[in-house]
Amino acid sequence: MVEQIQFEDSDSSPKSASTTVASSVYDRIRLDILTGNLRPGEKLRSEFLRGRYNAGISPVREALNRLATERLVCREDQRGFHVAGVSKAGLLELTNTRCWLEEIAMRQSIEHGGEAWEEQIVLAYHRLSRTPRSSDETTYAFNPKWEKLHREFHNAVIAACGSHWLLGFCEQLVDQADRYRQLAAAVSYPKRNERNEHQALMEAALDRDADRAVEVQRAHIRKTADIVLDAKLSFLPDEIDPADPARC
Amino acid sequence: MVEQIQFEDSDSSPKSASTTVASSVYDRIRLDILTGNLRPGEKLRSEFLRGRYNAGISPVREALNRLATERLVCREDQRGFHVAGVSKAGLLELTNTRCWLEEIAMRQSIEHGGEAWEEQIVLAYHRLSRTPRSSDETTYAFNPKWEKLHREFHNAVIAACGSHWLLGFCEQLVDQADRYRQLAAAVSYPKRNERNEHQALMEAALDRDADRAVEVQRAHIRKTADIVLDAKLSFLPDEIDPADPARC
DNA sequence: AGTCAATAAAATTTGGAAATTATTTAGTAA
DNA sequence: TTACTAAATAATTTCCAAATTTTATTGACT
Repeated sequence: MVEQIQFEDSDSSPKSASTTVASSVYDRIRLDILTGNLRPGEKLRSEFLRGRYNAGISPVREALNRLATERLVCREDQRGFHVAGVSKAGLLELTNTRCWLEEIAMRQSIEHGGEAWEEQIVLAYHRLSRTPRSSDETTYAFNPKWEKLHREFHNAVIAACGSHWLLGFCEQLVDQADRYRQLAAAVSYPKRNERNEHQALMEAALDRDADRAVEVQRAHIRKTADIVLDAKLSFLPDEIDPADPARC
Repeated sequence: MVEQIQFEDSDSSPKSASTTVASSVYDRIRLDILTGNLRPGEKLRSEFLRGRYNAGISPVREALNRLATERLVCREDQRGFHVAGVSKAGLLELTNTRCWLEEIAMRQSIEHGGEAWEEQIVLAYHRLSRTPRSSDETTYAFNPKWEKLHREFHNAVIAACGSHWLLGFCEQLVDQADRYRQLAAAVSYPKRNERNEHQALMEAALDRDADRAVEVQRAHIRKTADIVLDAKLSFLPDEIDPADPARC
């Protein structure tokens, strides 16, 4: 009897497991956009992406279609795809929307969360607090592990809000905000003490003090936006030209 | 000199104009899901869709990928696509989320809307009020014109909220809610007087009475949900099985 | 120079065949 | 019967070349 091994990954990193090429390419383009590796407004030609991610045109296009629906990418029929543009006005609109939605999510979550919810917050905070913000000791370098745990922490806090829709929307907005954050981080490594902010958020949530939690959350979101604006990024326009194909 | 006609549509209806096949298929699948023509939970095989919409596999898959991101369709890697399932629990979650988001949008819109905003509401209401709810006189039949104007009216009211994000989320939720509404309408033609509700909403908005507008809006949304639940649809389960591929 | 039309080049989009994966069916042994 | 394996079938996914469309270039004319 011959044992057949269904799947063997020759790589050490489990980068794509057993999913499709389209999903793998989706993940990688998304990451490249979030880290600023693919810059805002950049044209995304099929051939370029095909080479860069070593895949056929079909999965690349499927990935782009998904990203366009999430507004990380702009699509114009017969004119292809662009990385979504950024602007100061866009950042402010995004920030306001985040404050509105996260406030609802926070209040609902604090109202309905149970013991399991509390424990997940504590756990997520613990993991996050033991992970360095940057991969590098001296200068800033994107740390995927911190990014993942950071998301998981914030998600844990609002997880009990009772709406998959709301959680999905918040996640989509976090994607967008993360992009701005990375653009600024690449220029000026923020010396901000994020751990204290996260601790304050956790404590307010566990105390079931909705007003305080909302206030901490709001300040957290706004500070992120302020850091980006203070970085005075040369490539961040006040607004995006209405005719720009990178405008969604 | 020979004049070349760039594009001539042999049809009388401008169904797809000069956009791509993928976008056309997207529109048509979306409409079929919203009207219940493609039923909740139904498997969406490429070959079936290819024949039904008379297109190649590539554009069909692109359309499905877009719809999956909007959660009108569920995708599972290597296992294809399903029309998203429906349930009573799902409807309640959807309804709550709509109430939360539309409340914010309404308050912001009433606070920031100008004259142009007011005029668009009046115009949209006028158009809507002169259009019949059903294509047919006696029984219910989907009326695309009414549906379009209905959306435009509700959208006009919250259009000045100042956030494209929020408007997009509300639209996505309206898509979902419309689907439930059509499922119920096919069974029991609601005798509801929607025109009065819309008039009350318009007046509250023009009076800049945010609290009243929010209350009218909330009642409008909840009534839609109640009608669906009261229809006692045989195919509407309490919840969707966690293992169901139609669960997103 | 500037505008316009014709042409050439480049890019997007699409259809279908080939490769991969999942599912069903049939067969075998406990 | 039930559990398990293997083969057959069906479906999804992917690659790629052909068709379409957009964009850039060239040249004629005012």
